[in-house]
Amino acid sequence: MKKRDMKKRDISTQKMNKSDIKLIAVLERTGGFASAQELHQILRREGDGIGLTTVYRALQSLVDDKIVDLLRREDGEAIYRLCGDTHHHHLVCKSCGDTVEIEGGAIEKWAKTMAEEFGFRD
Amino acid sequence: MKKRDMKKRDISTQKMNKSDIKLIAVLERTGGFASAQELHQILRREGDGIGLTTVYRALQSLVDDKIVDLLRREDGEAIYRLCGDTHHHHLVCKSCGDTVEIEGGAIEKWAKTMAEEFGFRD
DNA sequence: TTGGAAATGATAATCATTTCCATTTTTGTG
DNA sequence: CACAAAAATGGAAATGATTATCATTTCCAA
Repeated sequence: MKKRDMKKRDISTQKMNKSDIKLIAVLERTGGFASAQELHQILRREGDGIGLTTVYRALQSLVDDKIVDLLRREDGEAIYRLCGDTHHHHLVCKSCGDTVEIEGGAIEKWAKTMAEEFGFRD
Repeated sequence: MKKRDMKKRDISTQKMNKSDIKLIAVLERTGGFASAQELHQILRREGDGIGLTTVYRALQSLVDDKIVDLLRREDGEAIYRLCGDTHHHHLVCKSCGDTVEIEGGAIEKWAKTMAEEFGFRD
C-alpha cells in the first residue's frame, strides 16, 4: 500500500511523527521513568541529533494523546513513562506524602472495585 | 522573665525565628496552599519588606521541621500548607495521576481502618 | 560593651521548560 | 517530476522558579 493511500485517521499512525516514535522507542527500551533532559541525552548519546525542543514537543504530544504518563519528581522535575506499563495504585496522603502500595489479595480486589466505582481506569 | 532567661530548648521557640513566624501566620490566615512566590507577595502587600530568599529559607526550614507540608502543583511549582490543617486522604494513581478523595460514611471509616493497618497517621 | 553566630536580602547563578523564528522536510496534487 | 502548503525541526533567547553568594545587620551571651 502506498503511503499516500494511508488515511490520516489510521489509529496506528495518527499524530505520530518520527520524533514521537523515537521517544516511545527509548521509553520502551529503558522502562520506568525518565525526564525530558535524560531522554534527550540518551538519544544524543546514540547519535541522534534530535533537539531538546523537539523532545519536549514530542513528549507533550504523547502525554496529550495519553500514550505517555507525566509525573513529578520530588524536586518538581517532570518525568515520563509509557502508559500501559504494569503499575500499581497507591494510597497517598496529599499532605504528609506518605505512600502505601495497594496490591495483593483482598486489598487488590477492593481497589479494583473502588476504582470502578470512582471512575478509575487502568 | 527576661529574654536571656528563656532557654533555647523551649519547645515553643525552638528553631523559630521571625521569618518562620511570619510565614506561619500568613499560612494560618490564608488557609490552603500557597507558593513561595505568592506568600512573598502577600507579605509584601502587607508592608513587610521580607526578601524572597528569606521566604524560601523559612519555608524550607518549616518543612524540615514538619511544620509545613510541601506539595507540587501540576506545573511542578512547590506549594506549602500548614501541617495539621484538616485534610483528606486520596486515592492517587501514580501513573495516570488521577485522584479521588476518600471521605464520607463507610468509605471514610474504611480509610481510617486501612490507614491504621498500614501505619498512616494524621 | 563586644565578639561571634545567626539572620537577612539584594544580586547573580542554575536549571527545566517554553517561545520564537528561520530553515528543512514531508505531503498532496497537477 | 515539480511545486506550493503544511508540518516538523532545532538553535537561540526568554521565562520563571529555586538556590547560591556574599556583604551587611541583628541577636545574644559573657
